[in-house]
Amino acid sequence: MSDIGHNSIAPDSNERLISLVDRIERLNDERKNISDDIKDVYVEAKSAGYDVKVLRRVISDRAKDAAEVEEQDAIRDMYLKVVGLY
Amino acid sequence: MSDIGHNSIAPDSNERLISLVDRIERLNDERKNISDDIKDVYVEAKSAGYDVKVLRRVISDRAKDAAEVEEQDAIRDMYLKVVGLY
Amino acid sequence: MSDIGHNSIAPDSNERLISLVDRIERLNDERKNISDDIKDVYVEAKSAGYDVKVLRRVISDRAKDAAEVEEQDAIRDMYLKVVGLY
Amino acid sequence: MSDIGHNSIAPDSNERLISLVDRIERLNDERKNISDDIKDVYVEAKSAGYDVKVLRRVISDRAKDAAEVEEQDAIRDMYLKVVGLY
DNA sequence: CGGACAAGTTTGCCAC
DNA sequence: GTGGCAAACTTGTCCG
Repeated sequence: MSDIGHNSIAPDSNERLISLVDRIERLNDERKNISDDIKDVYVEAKSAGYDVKVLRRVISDRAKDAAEVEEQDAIRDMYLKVVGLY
Repeated sequence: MSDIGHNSIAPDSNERLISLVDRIERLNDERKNISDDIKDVYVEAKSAGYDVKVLRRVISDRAKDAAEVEEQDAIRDMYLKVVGLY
Repeated sequence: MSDIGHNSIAPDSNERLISLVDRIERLNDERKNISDDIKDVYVEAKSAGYDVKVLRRVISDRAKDAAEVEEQDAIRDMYLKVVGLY
Repeated sequence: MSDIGHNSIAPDSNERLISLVDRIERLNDERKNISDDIKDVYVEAKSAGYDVKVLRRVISDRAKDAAEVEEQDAIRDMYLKVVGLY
C-alpha cells in the first residue's frame, strides 16, 4: 500500500527530502545575507549621523499605508492626553 | 595557600556557590512571573478595547522624559518630510 | 454603534485607561527592582571570588536543561506521531 | 559646530537620506521575496506528503547543531580558563 | 486566534 | 569611563 494520503514519513524518496532540506537551507542562508546587508546600511546611516532608531521607524511607517500611520498617531495623542506625558 | 585573590574556582565553599545560584534562579523566576502579569494586563486592556500596540508605545514614552519624546518625534517628522510617507 | 470590537480609541473611560497604565508601570517598576537585585547578587558573587561570566553560563545552562526536558518530549511526540506509533 | 556626533537630524543632505532609505527598502523587498520562496518550498513539501512542522524542526535542529560546535568550544575555553589549565 | 518565527530593543561585557 | 560588540529578552508578524 502506498504511503500517499497517510501523512507518512517518506512519501516519495530520501532524495526528495534531501533536496527540499537543501533548498530551504540555501534560501535561509540567502535571507541571512540580506539581513546582514541591511544591518550594514544602518551602520552606514549611523556613521553619516542619522538617528538609526528613528530611521527604522520611518521605514516601518512607509511600509504601512499613510492612513494607518496617521490613525495610530491620533490614538497615541489621545492616550497621552488622558494619562499625561511625564 | 588561600584561593582568595587568585580568581579561583571555589574561593569559599560549595555551599556558598549553591546559595548564590539558588538566589539568582529564584529571582529569575520572580521576574518571569511579573512579566507574565504584565502580559495579562495587556490582554485585559485589549479585551477592554484599547489598542495594545499604541498602549505599549505610550508606556514607553512615559518612561522617557518628555523632551526626548518630542525630539524623536521632531526628527521623525523631518525624515518623513524628506522621503515622504507613501 | 459601540466602538468595542473595532480597535477603538476610548472604549470605556479615562479612569480605566489610567488604571491600566498605572498597573503596567507599577509592574515594570517591580520587575526592574528584581533585575537590580539580580545584579547585586552577581556583584556579591564577584566579591566572593567567583567568575561572574562562568556563573551566568551555569545559570543559563541549568535553565536550558530544564527547558530541554519538555522540549525533547515534544520532539519525541512529534516524530512518533509522524512514524505513526501512538 | 557640526551636528555630527550629536545624533543630529539632517547631517548631510536630503539625497543621502533618500538613498539610504531606498537601499534599505529594496533590501527589505528582496528579503521578503526570499521568505516567500521559502514558504513555497514548504508548500511543495506539504504537497509531497511531508509533515511541515517536523520538517521545520529538522531544519532548525541542523542549524543549531552547527552553532553548537563553536558554542561548546567557547564553553570549554571559559571553564578551562577558570580552572587555570591553559 | 494562538503559537511559531523573525525583528527590534535593551542589557551586559570588553577594549580602549 | 565610554562606545562598540554580542547576547538575552521583548515585541511584532505570519501562518495554520
